[in-house]
Amino acid sequence: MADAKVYSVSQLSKLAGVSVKTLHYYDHKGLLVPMRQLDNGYRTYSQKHLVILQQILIYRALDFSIEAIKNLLNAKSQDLHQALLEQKMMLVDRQQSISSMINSIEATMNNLKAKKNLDIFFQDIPKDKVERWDAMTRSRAGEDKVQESVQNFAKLSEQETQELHAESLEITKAFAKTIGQPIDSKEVQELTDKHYKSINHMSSLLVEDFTGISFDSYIQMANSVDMSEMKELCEHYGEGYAEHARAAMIYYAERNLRRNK
Amino acid sequence: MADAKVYSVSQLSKLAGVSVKTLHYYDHKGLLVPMRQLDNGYRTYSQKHLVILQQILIYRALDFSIEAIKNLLNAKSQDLHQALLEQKMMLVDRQQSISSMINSIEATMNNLKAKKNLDIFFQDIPKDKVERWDAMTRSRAGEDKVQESVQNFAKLSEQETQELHAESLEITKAFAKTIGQPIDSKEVQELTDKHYKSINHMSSLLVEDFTGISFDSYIQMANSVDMSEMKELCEHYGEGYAEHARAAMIYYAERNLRRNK
DNA sequence: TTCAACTATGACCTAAGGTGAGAGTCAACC
DNA sequence: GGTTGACTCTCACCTTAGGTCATAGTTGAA
Repeated sequence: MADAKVYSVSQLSKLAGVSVKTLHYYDHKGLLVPMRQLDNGYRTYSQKHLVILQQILIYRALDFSIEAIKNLLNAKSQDLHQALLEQKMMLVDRQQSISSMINSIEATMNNLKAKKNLDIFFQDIPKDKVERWDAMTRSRAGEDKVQESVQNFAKLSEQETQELHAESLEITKAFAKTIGQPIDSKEVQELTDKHYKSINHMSSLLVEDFTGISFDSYIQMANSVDMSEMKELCEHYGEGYAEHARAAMIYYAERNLRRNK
Repeated sequence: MADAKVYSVSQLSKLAGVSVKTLHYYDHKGLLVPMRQLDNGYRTYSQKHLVILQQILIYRALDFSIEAIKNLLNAKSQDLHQALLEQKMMLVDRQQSISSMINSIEATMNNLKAKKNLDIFFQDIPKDKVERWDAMTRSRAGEDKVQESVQNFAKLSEQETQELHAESLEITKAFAKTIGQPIDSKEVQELTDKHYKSINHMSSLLVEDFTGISFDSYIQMANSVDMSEMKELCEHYGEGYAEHARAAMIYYAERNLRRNK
């Protein structure tokens, strides 16, 4: 009888690696009720209590609730099996919902990066003009289409974006200076060629399996430049920019089409 | 000015799909504070509130705390990026811990099944004897080894286990009846042969890449039968069973060894 | 006027303990 | 015997993100 080891709260807490308060709580909840043999009201735990506590901690680590653990400790193997199965299913559900949260976060971060890169592109154009153009594009092309092409900009690093923007700005500014010159002049056509190659370069970075912009597409693009809010955007670099650019681009594309025939 | 739409609590709650109490709570917490323009003290929400609320709900779905959301709503894109990154890392951690919980549950269920099958095997032997033998084996072979071979029994279905047990019990009982007979008698050797084939069959189900029990191993097995608690287990089927079995098994194995030479 | 529907606040509840207060207990040391 | 430090007890309040209930005031319609 002398070998019946008993533990005090703090002894058991150290042994099992839980706080004293946790033991109080388990007592309170009827999960692990100690003896109270001493007349000072102190809790005393036996070796058996230790074993049960360890079992409790295993279930706790498996994310069972206190109430569930209480049932599990008295459960038959069949109920136990069922409970484990249910808990596993719950955990699998949670895993899936966490997975989709992670996906959402990644999408959000992607979006954030894309928008940052777009800001770099439009940094030198007044915000109100950009906003008008943005709203127009969204309503004309549809949210989904816009969303999709915005996402493409997430593929670029900040450095790449800066470089692309610098390249494009350089061409645009040089082109603005040629407003008034004949569109078939050597300088204008050389700049148009630069522009064509530049947007090809950019598209190759943005679009997967990019195969090149056809001259027909380039003509379409040229025509769209003259559209209301788009025009306003272009005119920021000089009055008459939109028309000048449109004409130069079409001349460039048609000449190349003839040449290739 | 007349087009400035406002919503009451319940209108907003229906629009956004949250409870009125949630809106009260967000007000209380300073997350979404409505206007109180009417002198009846009623909350009124504007269109802007609706937009913010939707943003809040997105963050809530991503498992951000209220306090974190409050910061996010005022955050710059850099902070936002950082917060999203941290949240993602937290979720990845959680995912991992849930994964390991699921693994633990599967291991526990496996263990449960193994023990159930073992119970079927030992069902006709008094529990105290089984427990003594079990304790002995654990201390002699080590917990890990025992655990490993216990796990093997999880591979069996209940039906298979029943069948294997029936087969083994039949042989054992028949063999018990031959106690006293000479070990080189035809009946004893035929039963021994059955036993040899039976444990080969069983092992093939339990052990991966099983290649058969050698006659040398069979002799080792025979000798181990005479060990204290193991002996007690065997003697349950009849006095002198252990020695009789051991002699018969060794005779069987040695004769086969000679024959194969 | 009366009724239903809507709104407000406040108090208490959840799970699994954490934290602190105030008081009693124990063993050792002086 | 007194003191000190280490333990122990219970009680009450705190945490998250709201839910539930009670009580009371307000509004619009019949």
